[in-house]
Amino acid sequence: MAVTIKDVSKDAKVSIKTVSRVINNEANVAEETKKRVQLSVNKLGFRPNKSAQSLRSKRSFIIALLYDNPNKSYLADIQSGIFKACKLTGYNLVVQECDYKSPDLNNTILEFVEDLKIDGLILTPPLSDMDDFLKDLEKNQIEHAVIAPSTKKTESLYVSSNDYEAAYKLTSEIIKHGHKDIGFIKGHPKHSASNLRFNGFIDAIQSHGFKINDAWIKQGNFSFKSGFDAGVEIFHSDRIPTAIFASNDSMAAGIMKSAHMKGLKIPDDISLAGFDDSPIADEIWPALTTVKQPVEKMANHAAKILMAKFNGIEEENQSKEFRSELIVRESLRTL
Amino acid sequence: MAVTIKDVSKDAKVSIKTVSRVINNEANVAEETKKRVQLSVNKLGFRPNKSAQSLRSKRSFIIALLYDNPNKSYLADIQSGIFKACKLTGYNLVVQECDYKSPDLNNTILEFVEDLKIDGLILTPPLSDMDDFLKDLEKNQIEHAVIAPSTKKTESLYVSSNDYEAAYKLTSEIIKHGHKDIGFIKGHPKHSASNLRFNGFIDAIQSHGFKINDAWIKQGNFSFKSGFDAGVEIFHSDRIPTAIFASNDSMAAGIMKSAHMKGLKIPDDISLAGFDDSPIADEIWPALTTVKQPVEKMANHAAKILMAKFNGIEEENQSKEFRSELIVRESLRTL
DNA sequence: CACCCCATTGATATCGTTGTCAAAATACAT
DNA sequence: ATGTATTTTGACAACGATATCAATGGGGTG
Repeated sequence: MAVTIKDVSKDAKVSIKTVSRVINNEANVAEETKKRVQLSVNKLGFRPNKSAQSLRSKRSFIIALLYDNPNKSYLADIQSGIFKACKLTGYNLVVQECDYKSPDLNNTILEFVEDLKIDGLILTPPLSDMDDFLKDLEKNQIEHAVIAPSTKKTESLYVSSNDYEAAYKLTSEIIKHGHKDIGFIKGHPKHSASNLRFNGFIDAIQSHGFKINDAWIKQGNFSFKSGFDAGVEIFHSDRIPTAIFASNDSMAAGIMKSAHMKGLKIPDDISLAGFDDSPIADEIWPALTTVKQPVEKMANHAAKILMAKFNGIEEENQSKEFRSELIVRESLRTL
Repeated sequence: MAVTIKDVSKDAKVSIKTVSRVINNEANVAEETKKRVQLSVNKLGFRPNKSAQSLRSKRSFIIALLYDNPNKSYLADIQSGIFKACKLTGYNLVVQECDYKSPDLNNTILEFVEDLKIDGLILTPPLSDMDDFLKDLEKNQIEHAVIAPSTKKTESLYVSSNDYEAAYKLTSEIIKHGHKDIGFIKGHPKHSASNLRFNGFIDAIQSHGFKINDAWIKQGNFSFKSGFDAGVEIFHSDRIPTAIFASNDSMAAGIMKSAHMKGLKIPDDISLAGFDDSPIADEIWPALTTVKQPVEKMANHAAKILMAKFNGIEEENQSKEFRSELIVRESLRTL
């Protein structure tokens, strides 16, 4: 039989309530008593029964990660960042795949949270932007942190990256390499990042006094295939750009394939840039110029501020914008 | 306040124990009583309190996925397969990153399982092959299913794929394309798959009466860089093979890069094959000939048999070997 | 010295289930 | 009709923690 609080209380010659006080770090326990209890705890190897704690106190020391069909390496990075934060605080992590289009998403999640007494949620795009879902969480007082929402909500904790600026900077870098005719492939319309990246691109182009050629702006959805299709279309026209900026690396890889099939060499005939620095960016040849977001760090921070909030450590300005890093690789050449 | 078993018992005019019997599907409840209780359950929207159930019955309806630094897309696939199985049975999934080299891995996990009353574990390589860890699980009667162990253990539930045969087949396919001089890059020594794939290769080569050239066999570790380094070495020698079989796609991509840097064209100058059909296989150019394992299905099955075991549905031969599929793409040419 | 205050401590109720065991109801055999 | 076996049901304890609230004791104040 496992050691219970009762055993500890006997061993330390105090009441079970006092043991409870010590293990929960409550105030008003005499220093000496505390020490005696801790000694017994260690001696007996006592670990509180989580089910009992959860039953009585309605918290579980579990947080949940919600995601909907994300890029696989993105998911792995996010999860790893969160997990590491959990490890430090003794929390556990349960994962939940969602369908953001499902009509009973809200109920499913509310029941899930209630059933498991989940202490808090972490949301990834595109869930980060489902406002009525977020409102439901507020209404039910479910703690949550949001990763990369498109608008910075003051009610929720969030972490974001400077996608707009990064896209602006990357575009400027392309221009610095002598390019004027630049195409752009947009990301999935439901993902917040898509607009930010597009706007960064547009503004950079215009601030340099260049024109946007609509024939070179294509709608994608972050998938390889959508990039490939966009590339086929663009390369089919009589005038083609000298560089293309795709909203993520997979789509850039798609364009690369369509270029190869057209006999266009990269970067000799056309330069290319992606976004995310996903594994493929560096494993493809030529390696992609891209933007690296500190995804794992962002997720780690999200988990940290979420858990800090449970524990009452509520500082100002916990929500934070992380800075992305420009990575120039072979796929971009100087004209 | 939420609805409890007491409310249901009042509404249905039975004792709480009888309600408990109904929701747990126990025998010896009169059909009529059962119906009445179920009606009340639905009417009141009763969902049992999991903490209380867990406290009393020592099960949690939670299973855990253990992994150690896997390939990112592999993790995502595994997780997805398991999650879908959980969804069907109402189980929840918690994830746990491990360090297979850590000396207190065993204790950490045992405590984790005990604390959360985890009902069962699913292990991925390289944890699948840590025999003393598996023995510890047995000893503590912790239910578990193992994904892709190198030897089929009769004590544990497992799912595996036919890596040996698939590697044999892929090698034969390369040979069929007219290749005789074939290099091979081994995978991470701690992963069961590495040996299986290597042996499949060796046996196929020898059964065709060809010789192995040791200079073309390199040790890798499944990383892009290890593939790249191996490629550099191989292409540095005076005689180079006409085809190289890498134990996974990332390493194949690494070789591809080293080939490009040497000015070798793929597949014109050298053919290439990988393994896993990871996203990069189809997104790189030229697309990789590879072997696709039904990873998600395997994980799904592992979760299913694990949960079936809890519920006493213990059939024969639940453990299962899945068949991989050969995918021939552009990177392999006929000599 | 009497009084009050506040820090410390403990006895006991409580959370919402399942487990035990005996009682009640029913079926079956004689 | 009676006794026995079997099914069905319920009263209450138990799981192991936290919450409530009152009791205790030492220190300060007048």
